[in-house]
Amino acid sequence: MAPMARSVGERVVRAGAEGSLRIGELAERTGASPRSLRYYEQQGLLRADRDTNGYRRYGLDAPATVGRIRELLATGLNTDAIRELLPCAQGGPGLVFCDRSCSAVERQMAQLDAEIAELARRREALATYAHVMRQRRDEDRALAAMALRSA
Amino acid sequence: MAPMARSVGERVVRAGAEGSLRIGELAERTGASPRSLRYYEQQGLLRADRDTNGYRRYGLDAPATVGRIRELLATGLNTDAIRELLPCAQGGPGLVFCDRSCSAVERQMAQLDAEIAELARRREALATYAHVMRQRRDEDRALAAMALRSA
DNA sequence: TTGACGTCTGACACCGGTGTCAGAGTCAAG
DNA sequence: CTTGACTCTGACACCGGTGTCAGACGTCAA
Repeated sequence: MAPMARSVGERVVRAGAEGSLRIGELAERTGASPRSLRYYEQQGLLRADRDTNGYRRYGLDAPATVGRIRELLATGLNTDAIRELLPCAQGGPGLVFCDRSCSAVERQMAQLDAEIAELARRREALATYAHVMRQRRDEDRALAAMALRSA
Repeated sequence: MAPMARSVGERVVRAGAEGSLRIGELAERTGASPRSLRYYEQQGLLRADRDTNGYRRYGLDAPATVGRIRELLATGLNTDAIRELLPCAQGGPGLVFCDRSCSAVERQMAQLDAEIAELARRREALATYAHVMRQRRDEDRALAAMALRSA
């Protein structure tokens, strides 16, 4: 096997430890692919201990954490933002973190508002185009009908 | 110079022909970079003849065409969609094209509506998170204040 | 022992318009 | 002839979560 990178703070546990999950089991419970779980770990969103054989070993709280990660991803937050606010969303280490997390969420909401406004602007611009083009189409239809009648 | 790919239907004109533009001039007039103009051509949105030396030579209608391309890009349409509806937007070859173009624009508007709805959904999901997290933050603040008073 | 399956790491692809670079050709001005 | 400004083509990078593959190792049952 290729040498395995080790993260700071992870523990190496007995293989087959009770009350813990391997990556396939966690994937099955959460609906996330193993690929995604490894990615979340790489991004610092999800902690995993290691078996003596190098396999990832997840605690029983992992499914809930993965659920939160995926909820937040589904809101359009990227992994940087999620890393910032996950400690508070988990019931984290108190005031400072929650303060920063609230700010992060509010920034993201403001950005979503801006994106919605931008899409609305695009929609209106497109509606103007549609109007012109429908007119042209209908003129062409009228011309075709006239040509048909005179023939 | 590297060998130059030739598109179908382009003409090779005298270098320095009057009433035409080289890529730098067109870029300056339209605000598009030369890189973008070459890309539009590659995507089949913009026609360019060639000088005997291989330089692109644009007709005097090119600035208007580039303007339309950039307007449509700014609405979020991709080059595939623009290729489909540009003939009609230019005052093109009649009924069939305009019919297809109208359909393309309406599809894009429907897709924009769907995207707006999706962003709104994300915003609401995020607002729920924000509510929970603000509560947690305020609880922490209250706890901190109590601890301060009792100390 | 062998085969099937799970897991490991690392790497590439995707989307799509644009920036940027490399290496080379063109051409007018000095 | 030299210099500098343009132009040519082709290629890589960007973003960011996910799919997928390759090559190797672990584990367990037949």
